[in-house]
Amino acid sequence: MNFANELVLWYHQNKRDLPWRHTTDPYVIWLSEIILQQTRVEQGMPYFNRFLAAYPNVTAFANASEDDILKLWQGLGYYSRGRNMLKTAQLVRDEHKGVFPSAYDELIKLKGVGEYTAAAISSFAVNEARAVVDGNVYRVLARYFGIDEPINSTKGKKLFQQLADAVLNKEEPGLHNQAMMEFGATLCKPKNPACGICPVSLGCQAFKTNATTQLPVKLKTVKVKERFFNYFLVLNGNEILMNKRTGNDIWTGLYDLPLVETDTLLPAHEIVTQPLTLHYFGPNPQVEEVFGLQKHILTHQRLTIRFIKVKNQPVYMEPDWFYTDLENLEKLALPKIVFIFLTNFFKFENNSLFSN
DNA sequence: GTCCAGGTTT
DNA sequence: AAACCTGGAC
Repeated sequence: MNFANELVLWYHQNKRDLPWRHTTDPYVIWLSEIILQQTRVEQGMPYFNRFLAAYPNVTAFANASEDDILKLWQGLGYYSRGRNMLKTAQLVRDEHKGVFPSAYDELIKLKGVGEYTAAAISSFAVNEARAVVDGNVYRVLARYFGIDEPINSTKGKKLFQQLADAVLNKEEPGLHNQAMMEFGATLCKPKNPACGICPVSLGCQAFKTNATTQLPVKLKTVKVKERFFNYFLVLNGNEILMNKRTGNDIWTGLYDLPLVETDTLLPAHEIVTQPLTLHYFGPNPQVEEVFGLQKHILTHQRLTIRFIKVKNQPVYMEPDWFYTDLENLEKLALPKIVFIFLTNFFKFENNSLFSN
């Protein structure tokens, strides 16, 4: 019995019962796979259920607005996934008569569907013989075959894809792919792998040479840029001044507050004298309250954020600024940190709209 | 607090 | 090759 078939046997005994494992509908599989990209099952599950309930088929999804999609996506991160899903759903509605593709060569053309996702959907939906290579598969293969080529190098990616193709069970590719990933996710884990109960430990190079903690090898990179965000909280009656984020920056398509960004950490009283602040609020911004500094970490950026409540209304409005009442604010997709701040602020103000 | 995990796009 | 987000482990 080879390595891959052992894992399929293991999978039959040990698989988790997950909702997207009960379907061969490529739309439902696509929904689950995009949500699960870069996301843990426990975090993605409630989003999957909400999306499926709201949009039971791809045409329903395609008929939603970007604001609707991003609002449901709020808190899940990597918001381009949601924006790309809408484009893909619209394309399926308009160019594929609402029939979601299930062939790898069609799937790979869709926005937000890369090699992994195309292989996953095509193998799960119609048993097309395509090997998935996700983070779990990299780890399982690197350990079992004792490969120390970095998994995030161009060479390493090719090597691992070839190896995954070579060990693929072409009779049952869907089952094989599920088994490889489930095994990596629950037994051959990044930390504290359960080698003691592993069905293939005797053939595992990393186990034999005590190298499980060293594999897989990943080139580390990531220089982190520091940014300093000063958000202005401006209320007018029962309305709040918001900004819609556009362009190529973080959180595109989401909503935040009027912003003055600086290159260095400045004390709040100096923010108020920044040229941009004066441009927005006139010569005498009336600061009512300064909220404490908060850190927010993204992949390549470390944000230091403070919120400043001002009494006067702006004398200049950016084109993407608008006032909205609290009822409508609830419908807007906000970055996590802005959502938490506003929720707490209005809860403190005893506004029932934000009291959950 | 710090570190790490996880696919696609440009 | 670099950018994109959040949450869990320690």
